Amino acid sequence: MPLNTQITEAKETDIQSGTEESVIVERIYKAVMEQRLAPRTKLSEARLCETFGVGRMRVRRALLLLSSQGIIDLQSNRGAYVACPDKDEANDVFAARLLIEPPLVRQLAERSDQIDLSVLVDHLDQENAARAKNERTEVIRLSGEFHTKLAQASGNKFISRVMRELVTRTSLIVGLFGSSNTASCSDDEHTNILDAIKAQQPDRAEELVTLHLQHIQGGLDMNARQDKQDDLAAILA
Amino acid sequence: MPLNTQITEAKETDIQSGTEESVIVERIYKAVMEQRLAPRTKLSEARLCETFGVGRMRVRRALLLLSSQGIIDLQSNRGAYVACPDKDEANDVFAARLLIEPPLVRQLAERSDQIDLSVLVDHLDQENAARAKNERTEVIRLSGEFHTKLAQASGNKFISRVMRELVTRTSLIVGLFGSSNTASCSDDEHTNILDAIKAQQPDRAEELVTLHLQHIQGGLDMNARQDKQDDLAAILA
DNA sequence: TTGACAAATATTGTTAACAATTGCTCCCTG
DNA sequence: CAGGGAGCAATTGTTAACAATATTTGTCAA
Repeated sequence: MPLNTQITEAKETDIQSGTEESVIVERIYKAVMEQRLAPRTKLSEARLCETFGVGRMRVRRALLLLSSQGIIDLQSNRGAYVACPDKDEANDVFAARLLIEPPLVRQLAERSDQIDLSVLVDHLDQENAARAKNERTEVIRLSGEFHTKLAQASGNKFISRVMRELVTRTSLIVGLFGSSNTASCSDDEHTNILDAIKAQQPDRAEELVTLHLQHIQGGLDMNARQDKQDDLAAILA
Repeated sequence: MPLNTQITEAKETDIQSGTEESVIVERIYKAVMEQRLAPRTKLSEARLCETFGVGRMRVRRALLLLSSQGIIDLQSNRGAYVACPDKDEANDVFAARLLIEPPLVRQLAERSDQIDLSVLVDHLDQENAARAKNERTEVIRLSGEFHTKLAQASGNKFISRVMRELVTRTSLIVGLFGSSNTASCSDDEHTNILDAIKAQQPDRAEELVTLHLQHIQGGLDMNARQDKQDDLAAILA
């Protein structure tokens, strides 16, 4: 179990971070972003308690926060499970991204002279490096975080938060419906988008983002794996 | 204290709703939307416990959820206070709305023949009725909820949630920075927007929404009341 | 009267024990 | 051998007591 491994690592490396429950949230968030925590994975309180070395209260608060962000699913008396978006939710997420990101990137391109894009440049370097070293989980996470940082570049904290949530859910969706190579698409597209922004080409930037998102969505097989319960029910019918 | 009154009513009218802590969240959310809970109002645990007749755990969970939605501010060891957005947050909220709502309404107008708009029609009736009866708090809340229902009409649950949060914060912002009559702007604009959607005029609908939002934002006086602490400090300086 | 300091009070944070629910194992029966 | 239930183990939900931190009140001295 890769997730187990990672979470255990988390415990060992982050002890000094102390008592903030946001540490727990961040760890689980990161594990989901890197697709090491698979949908439907159960997150039991006791397990998380010993993993992070905190009391049950902290864990429960963290779980409540994660559930409010749609990262996990909190079932009454049954526990917490990594969220498993269905077809409809997946469509909602992509529709939302197609609604928000193109205008967002357009804005960035329009006023790219007044914006500090160095974060994005550095990010693409990281992304390339990770790709070169073939670090799969890093590539997956960075590939998603590019979009988060795009939003951060706008300076709008609200948009940043929304994008972060959208990207996280996209990660879950790609993990569920992604067919083989779609997990981490080429970063040429990211590079091109940033170039268009830098060159102050709003139309082109907007277009590229739209295509990029449609590309990701197109690479999914919505009928691939429904959630396992439904599959089972269908098989037995 | 109007808020006290209302919350006490809540206790008496909603007892049967039972143990869900979402009831608490909904009540406080509604009170904020109707501007009966002013920013910086303290929400003490004990008070909420007896108001809603639930244990401390429920209250604390509700407060955590409200804080994750930006409705309240959770200060360590000091308690929960109704959020008090500053100038920057206000600008972020309006920028986000100007980014999201115009394309959203454009989409609605483009495919308004495939969408059930009856909810919006009914809503405008309610809004008019409340206005006619001069029910201030109702008008304020409905005026905001029109935008939430606009998002709901798109059928996208994610967008709906985001819009709901944006509208709530807008309510706080208008309460803080609104100069006199801006609290609830004329619903002619709402009517016109819905008409443009019904008539399948994407350009016009998008334009009207943009103007509507700018109208609201323009009615604010960003230097009006900073939060009281700063004001006090500034006066004495 | 004002300011600082200290005790008292009130409020929030945490822990641990307890209750309730779920899921599982095992045995029994058909 | 399949199906069904009783009991058991494991997990989550709740409560109440306790600890830690803020805030207020009261007192004293300048």
